Parts: sequence; C-alpha cells; structure tokens
Amino acid sequence: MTALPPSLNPAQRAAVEHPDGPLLVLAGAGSGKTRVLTMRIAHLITRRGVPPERIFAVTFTNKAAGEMRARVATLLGADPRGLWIGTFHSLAARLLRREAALLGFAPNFTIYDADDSESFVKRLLEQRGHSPKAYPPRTVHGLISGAKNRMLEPEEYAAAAESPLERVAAEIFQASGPALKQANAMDFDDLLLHPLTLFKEHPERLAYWQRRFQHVLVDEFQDTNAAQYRLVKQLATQHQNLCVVGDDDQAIYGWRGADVRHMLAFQDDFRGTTLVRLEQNYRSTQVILDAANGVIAENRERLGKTLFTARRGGDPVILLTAADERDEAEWLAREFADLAAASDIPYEGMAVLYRTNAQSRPLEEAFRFRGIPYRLVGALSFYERREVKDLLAYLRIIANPKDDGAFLRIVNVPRRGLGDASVSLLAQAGAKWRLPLLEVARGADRIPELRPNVKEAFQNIAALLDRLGETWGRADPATVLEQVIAATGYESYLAEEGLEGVERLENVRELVAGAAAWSEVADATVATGEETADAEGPLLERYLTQAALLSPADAGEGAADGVTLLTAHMAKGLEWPIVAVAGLEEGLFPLGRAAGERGGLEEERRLCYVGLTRAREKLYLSWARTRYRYGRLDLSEPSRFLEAIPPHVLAERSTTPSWDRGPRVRERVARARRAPVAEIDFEAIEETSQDAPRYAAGERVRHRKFGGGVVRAVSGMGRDLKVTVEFDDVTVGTKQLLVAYAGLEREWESA
DNA sequence: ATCCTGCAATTTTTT
DNA sequence: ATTGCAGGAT
Repeated sequence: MTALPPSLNPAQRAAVEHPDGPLLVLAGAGSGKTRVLTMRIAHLITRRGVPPERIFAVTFTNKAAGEMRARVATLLGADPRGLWIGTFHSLAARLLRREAALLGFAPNFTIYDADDSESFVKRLLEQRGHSPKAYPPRTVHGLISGAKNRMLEPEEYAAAAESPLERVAAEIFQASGPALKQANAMDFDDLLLHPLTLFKEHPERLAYWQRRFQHVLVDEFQDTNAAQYRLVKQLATQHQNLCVVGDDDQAIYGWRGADVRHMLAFQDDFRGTTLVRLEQNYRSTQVILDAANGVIAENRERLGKTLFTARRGGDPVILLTAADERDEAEWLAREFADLAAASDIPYEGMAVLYRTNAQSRPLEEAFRFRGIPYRLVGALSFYERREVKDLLAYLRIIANPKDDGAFLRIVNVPRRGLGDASVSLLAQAGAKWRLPLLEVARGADRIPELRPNVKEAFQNIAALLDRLGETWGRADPATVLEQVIAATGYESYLAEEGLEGVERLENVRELVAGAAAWSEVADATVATGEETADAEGPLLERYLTQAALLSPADAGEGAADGVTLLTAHMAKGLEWPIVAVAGLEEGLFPLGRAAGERGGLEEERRLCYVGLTRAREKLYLSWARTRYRYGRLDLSEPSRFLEAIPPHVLAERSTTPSWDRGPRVRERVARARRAPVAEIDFEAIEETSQDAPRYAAGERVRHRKFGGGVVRAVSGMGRDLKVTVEFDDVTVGTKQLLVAYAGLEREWESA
C-alpha cells in the first residue's frame, strides 16, 4: 500500500469526518482516496453508530470491495456484518433477488454475461428471420446495450433508428424484454435498469430502500453511467448522505456509457454539497508526477487540480526505443531481472501495462524465456473456458429451469445425438408454445416431426436434469458440480479429446475446488450473519451470481505471483514500485479507432495518465519501431503522449546499436505530427494519392464501385481513418469506408 | 449427425 | 496468427 502519513491530512480528515449531507471528493491519483473511503465507513459505524446494514458502498470491482471490507474489518476489529459493499452490478443483483417478484421475475433469475447476451440476441435474430451475418449479434447487442445505457425505452430507440441495422436492433430490443422475462434472465444492463423500473412502479419499495440506506458511498464516481448515477441518487434522496469520490482525469469508461459530467452535475443535483479536494499525492516521485502531469495537461476538458508530492526528485523516467515488439519485451524482461537482482524489489512489485490484450504475447514469451515469474491479468478469464461454461450451464439450468441459453449450451454436450436439425425443431416448438425448452424437451412426444430416438434423447436429458435438480438443487455448488460430472460422464467425454482434454480436466478440477472453497466462506457468512436475508437464496444461486459478475481482474489472485501483465484499464486503482507502459505508438496508444470517436483522444490521454500514475518509484515507457498487427508488419511512430513529457525527467535508451539509430524520439514525434498521417502504410500509399487525403464533411468524393457521394463524417486516425459517405445512388446508401482501402477520389480531382 | 477443411474476421478497453 | 464458422464429405 501507499506510504501514507501516520495521520490524515486536513483534507482527508474533512472527508472522513464530514457530517451528514452530500459530499463530493475530488481525489487525484495516489491521494489516498481508498483510505479515506474505508476510514469513513469505519467512522460511520463506530463513531456515528450507523449500523453496517444501513450503508451502501459502491466500488469498481469485486476485488476492491473485498479489500475494502477487509480493511474496514481491521479498523473495526470485526467483520462489518450486513454491510452492503460491492460493484453496482452485484449490489443491484442482491437487491433484485429480493424484489424480483414485483418485476415479474422469480428470485432465481439467471444473469447473462456478455457471451450469453450475444447468443441470446443471435437466437432472437434467427427466430425472426434475420441473418446473423448481415446483422452481427455482437453489433446488435452493442447497440441495444448502448441504448440501455442511455436509459432509452425500446420504443424511443426504435423511433430514432435510422439505418437498417439500427431498425433490426430496435426490433430485437423490443422483443428481448419479454423474451428475457420468459427465460427468467437479466443481462448486465438490466441489473442496473430493473431497480429503476421497480422504484418507478412501486414507490413504496423506493421509500423502503431510501429509508434503509442512511449512507450511500460511491468510489470511482467519474466512471458512473446514467443508470448508475440515477440509482444512487434515488437511494440517497431521503437522507441526503451521498458521498462520491472520483477523479475526472481518470475517466476511462466513456465507451461503456460512463459520463464524467456527472461530477459536474453533482453539485447542482445536490444543493449544499461539500467539496473536498485531495491534491497531495503520496504514491509517486516528483519525476513521475511531472511526466504524468505533462501528459494530462494537454487535455482541455478538466475540472483542474494541482497534484503535488513531498517526494522530491526520483529516478528519471526511462524512455526506450525498441526495434520491434519482441525486442521491447526482451529488453523489459532483462531490465526487470536486473532490477530484481540489484534491489530488494520483488517481481510482485513490478508491472507492465499495455493498451490491448493482444500485446501480452511477446511479453509472456520474453518473461518465460528468462524464467521470470509473471501473472497475466484478465486476458482469457477462467470462467470463459468452454468446459467451465459447460458445467456452469448445467448449474444454471438446475437453478433456473427456464434458462434456455443454458439448455441449448448443454443439450448435446456431451454428445447425445441431438444435432442442429432436431434442436431447432425443439426451439420452434418452444417459441410457438411459449414454453421453456427444458419443458418442451420433457414433452418431446408431442412434436410429431421428431424421430422416435430423438424424442427419447430429449426426454432423457430432461429427465436427467430434473433428477439432478430434485436431488441436488439445494446442495452446495461443489457437490452439484460433482453430481453433474458423474451423471453426464463429462470426464470421459473430455478424456476423449486427447491432449487438450487433459488440460480441460484440470480446469474442471479447479472449478470444483474453487466452488468448494467458495462454499466454506459463504457458509460462514450465512451462519453468523445476524441478518440472514442479506445472504440471499440458495447457495447455488449465490454461487452463480458471483461467477457471472466476477471479472477477470477479480479472479487473477491465486498462488501465481510475479510481474503483473495487464491492460491500462485494469490497472486503475492499483500501484507498483516499478511500472512499464509498453507500446506507446501512434495508432496503438492512442489507439486509432478510439481516438477517432467523440472525446476519444482525451480519453486515451486520461488512460495514459492512469498508466503513468501507477508507478511509485520507477517508470519505464517504451515503443517499438515495427510491430506485427493483424498478422502484418507495421511501421510505427512514437506516441504523441511521449512528446508531452518534460525532457528533463527523461532518459532515453535504445535496443539498437547507435549507428542504426534514427533521430531521437522527441524529434521523431515532432516530425510525425507535422505529417498529416502518422503511420506509413505501403498498401495505402499505392492505393491512394501520395498526399494523404484529409477528407472533410460535406466534401464530394467518388468511389470506383459506388460512384459519387458526399462525405458525412470522418473518424479514426492513421490507418484507421474512416469516412462515412452518403452515395448518390440510393440503392448503395450510406457506407463507412476505410480511407486506406476504399480508393476514394475527390470528385474534382478525377474530373 | 458428425467430422473435416478452408475461409473469414478479428483486436479496444469490461461490469 | 488464431479462432470461429460455413459448407461439404463421410
């Protein structure tokens, strides 16, 4: 943890001891905001006599919630039983398990993760005769999710739909509500929206929860979306005790619907808000802060705050120029090995941050090659593995027999001779009769189109699931898993897969062991918790809820320790003595696609700021001249963010011999920014004019196939530069084109 | 119904 | 480069 002074500074103390009333804490990076939040919770409980169950505290990850709870426990000398602490999603799920009936759900509802939601959308598309390849389920779900994040009703969204894609999304959006209800399922967005619906339709329930929660606290407030803000706003209306903590410079989830402007709106929404600024940084050296401040200072839209530290000076920030990504990884691995050998900093005190998960591979290889322990956070979640999802699907359908998604997943796993044709007949019947698939399978006799042996197979699987549910439905998850594995012969099914199956088998064992460990902790909580109602429902449900809402970042712990490898997003809220931010290249960080969106470049810059401020002692920044992306070799220029760093804190290094070295980074950046397009793309050069085109909205262009049209919008940058063109030919319509590949001409040039 | 082969898209970030 | 998917063979 951060080296904090033994006592609180005046600002921190003001926040911790703030009496009743709305409180906005503007907390810079490393200013001890987590500490303030935990101490405030402890203060409320011990000094102000607030019962833990009357506090609603929101954190950004489940892991953060667990840590905060543990720290409050330490301060209190006892676990704060009944305290509501967790992510928006898990707290909402907890509330909804109790209120489900009023919303037309059963309390054992299933939570669909992104994957489940996507295949759910796909099924709806197919049911309604839309081809999933013309309307990619992923995109459609994204549009629906975006609409939900803006709290649009299906009808409102439908009215605003313009393109065919949007119209289809609107149609699916409208159909999805009833369909989800029939499956007794909610997706991530629903978890936030359903409480709002409940409060609107049942004011007495709103009144109950408002009375119940005397204090509402929100961490990482800058990353709150509209529904989330509305939720805490409503909960806090009665007591007006809403304490939010955030940093506008660290808002990095705009793409997910979060809106920093809530921080600005807060003081208007809550009259008489007390504002506290935490501006002293206790984490980093002055040198590191100078670098970070240099980057963030280029943003226009800021609340503005001045971070300072007592830790004068510090090691210079190392700026590494590497030949390629393997070279970059190799250099960092060697450097970290040297550091570990020369200092008392263990590998656990080091981290490499990057923009995209794809960048982890060369790093992993380099670390493995040198025998340096590392742990990869997040990339492929344990819970995303096929075998894990299969078994969890069995659990899901046992917990909620209406969960058609789960049914479809396992109906033919292991193989039971039920192929696409038979299953779609079953699904058709299900759609016609509006019955859950499991129920349809139970009565497969009534579907005349099915062959006798298929009918039998359906009835067998239904009987199997029924039996499992009856006998083991209320058992602990590990036992249920073992029964499922035994009853389905899942192990021998995996064993047939050969080499890969062995690995999968190990994951299955890990899943069972993990479930057993979870039960022990959960059991203890239930047994001792005076308010049993807090620990909702059967163990199985609670286990599944937890599994659905657990992020990869939460999981990562385990025995594996060493250098941490993770994306900058997942590094938020964390810190290490040694940090490297890798892949600082134009088009990668800032990422071309993201930078093209509204406010995207500023968000990329904030993300970079988050990365730099994770470092306590020593910071490394690196970029590679060439990098494989999409399987092809790219030439890169250093990130513009590097140029913003004051030269006096930098020390430049290179992996290439001096005779092969180009101009220094600073000059390269300056030169790159003078040129209109930062990356060199040979294909693009051949296909477009030498002078990189800079299209403007309103301009007329001509396409080889589509003919003439008008540019409506320009987005992206570099290789990802895209234009939206409305073609004259109405059958062609409006298209988004990649400039590099579209071969567009300006109309006056071709004339 | 299942397996195999070749093609396509994929990579932004996550509850 | 990897992975999922469509289409065809068995």
